[in-house]
Amino acid sequence: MENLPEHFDSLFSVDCVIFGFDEGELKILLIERNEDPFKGWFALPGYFVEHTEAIETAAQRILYESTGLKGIFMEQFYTFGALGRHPQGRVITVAYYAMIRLTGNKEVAPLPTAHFAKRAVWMPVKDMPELAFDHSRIFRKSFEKIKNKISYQPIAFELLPEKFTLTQLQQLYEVVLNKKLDKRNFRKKMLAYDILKELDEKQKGVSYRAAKLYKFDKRKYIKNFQKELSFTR
Amino acid sequence: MENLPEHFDSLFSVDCVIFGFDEGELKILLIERNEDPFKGWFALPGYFVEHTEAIETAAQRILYESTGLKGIFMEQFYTFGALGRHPQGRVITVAYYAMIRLTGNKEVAPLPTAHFAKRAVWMPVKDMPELAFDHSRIFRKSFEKIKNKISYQPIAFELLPEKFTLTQLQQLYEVVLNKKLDKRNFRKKMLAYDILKELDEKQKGVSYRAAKLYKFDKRKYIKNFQKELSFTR
DNA sequence: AATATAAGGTGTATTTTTTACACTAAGCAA
DNA sequence: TTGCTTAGTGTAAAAAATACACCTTATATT
Repeated sequence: MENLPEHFDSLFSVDCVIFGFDEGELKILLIERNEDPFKGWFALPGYFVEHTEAIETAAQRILYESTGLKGIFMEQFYTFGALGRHPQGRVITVAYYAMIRLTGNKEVAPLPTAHFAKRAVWMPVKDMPELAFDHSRIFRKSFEKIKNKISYQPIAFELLPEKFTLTQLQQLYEVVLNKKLDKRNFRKKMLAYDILKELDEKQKGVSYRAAKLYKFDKRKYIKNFQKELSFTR
Repeated sequence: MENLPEHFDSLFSVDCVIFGFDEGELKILLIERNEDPFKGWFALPGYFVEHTEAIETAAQRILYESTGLKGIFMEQFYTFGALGRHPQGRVITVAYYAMIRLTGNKEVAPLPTAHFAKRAVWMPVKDMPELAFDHSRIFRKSFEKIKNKISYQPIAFELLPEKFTLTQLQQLYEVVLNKKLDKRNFRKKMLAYDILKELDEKQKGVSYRAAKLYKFDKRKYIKNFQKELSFTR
C-alpha cells in the first residue's frame, strides 16, 4: 500500500448471525471458542478478513470454516468498531446475518483447520448465554433487524422447510414478532398476497388431522410485488 | 497489537452523506478533492480513521475538518469494502448519513489543515456529478435509506427550519419520495399524528397569503409513538 | 365401533385507514 | 378594485384491518 499513512492501519473481521427455525423455536448458530481471548465462551462465527478478499467472500469462507455451512448468502447489517470491543487491540467487525432452513443443516462443526473454534451449536434464542466480545450486542441488533424486515419482506420462508403448513408459518411470525396472531386473519392476509403455492400434499407423521402443505412461490412474488408487503398484524 | 496476525491489516475510512433541504431542493454536501487519486473530482466528505478513535468520533472529526460542520449526529448505514474500490489498495469505508437544516450551515469550507479538500459545496441531488471512488454508489445507497426511513420516522423535520409550514413539509416529502402527494390528505394525516405544535405565527416575506408556522413537537412524538408512523401516502 | 383428542380450516360484521376529489378564503400587488 | 397566488378545508367511497367461534377431519384410545 503506497502513499497511505501507516498509523491508520487496523484489523478487521466479520461476524455472522445465522438464524434457523426448528421445532417451533428460533435458533442461532454459535461456536465455542477454542482460543484466548474468551476461550471456552460461546461466540458468533467470525474471524479476520484477509487483505485480499472481499468482505462478503470472507464472511462465506469464515462461516464455512467455523461451522461447515457452505454458500450461505448473508446480508450485511452493521459495523461495530467501539474502541474497547476487542481486548487485544483495535478490531473493526462487519456483521452479517442470514436466515436458513435447518433441514439438512442441523449437523454443524468447525473444519479441522479452524483452530479458533472447538464446536458449533444451534442455540435456541431463548437460552442464549452471554457471548464473547460484544457479540451479545451484535446479536441483539441483528434480531431487531430481522424483526423489522420480516414484517415487509418474505424472508420468513427462508427459515422454513421448502414445504410448510400455514400454522408453521404463523408460528414463525409469532416467535419472531413475539406476539400472538389471529389464525383466520393471518391466513386470509397471507393467502391474499398470492405468493404461496398450494400443494397437492399433506403433512405426514402427525397424530392428528394433517394440514395442507404450501410452497413460497418466488415467481408470483416478483410478479405481484414491487409494491410493499406487510406481514405484521 | 500483540498475538494478532499481521497480514490481515487494512486501512479504513469513513464517508459522510449529509443531506440538506433548501429552496425546495434536496442537496448533499460534497468536497472537491485536492489530492490524488481523483484530484479535482467531487467526493463525499471522508478520510481515514485513526487507530485510536471511535468510528463515530472519526466521522464527526472528518466532517468538521472537511466542511467546518461541527457536532453533527450521523447514523451509520453501510460498510463498503469491495476490493477495487480504492486505487491505492485495500480501504474499507464505513458510511454515515445525516440530515441537517441548512439555516446557518450554508457556508461550508474545509479547515486549512484539511489538505485533501479544496472546497466544500452544497450540491443539488438532481445535479449530482459522478463522484470519486465508489462514492456515487454510496450516495445512492444512502438515498434509498432515507427514502425508506422518512416513511416511518420523523426525520424530515431535521431538514426543515425549526419553524416551517405544512406546504414546506409536504414539498420535502414529495422531493424525497419523488411523488406528488394530495394536499388535503397529507395535512389531515400529518396533523392526526399529533406530533406538530401549531404556532401563533405566520410566514413572513411572501408575496401572497402567509401560511401558519409549525414546530415538530418531540415531546408529543415520544409520548404518542412507540407505535409506528407512516408518512408515505 | 364408538369416542375422545387435537389441530385444521373457514366467514362475517365492524372499525379504521386510505383514497379521490374541488372549491372558498386570505393576503399581496398592480 | 381587481387579479393573482397560495392557504386552507370536508366528505363520500373503497380498501384494509380487526374481532370473534364453530364445525371438520384425521388419528389415537377404549
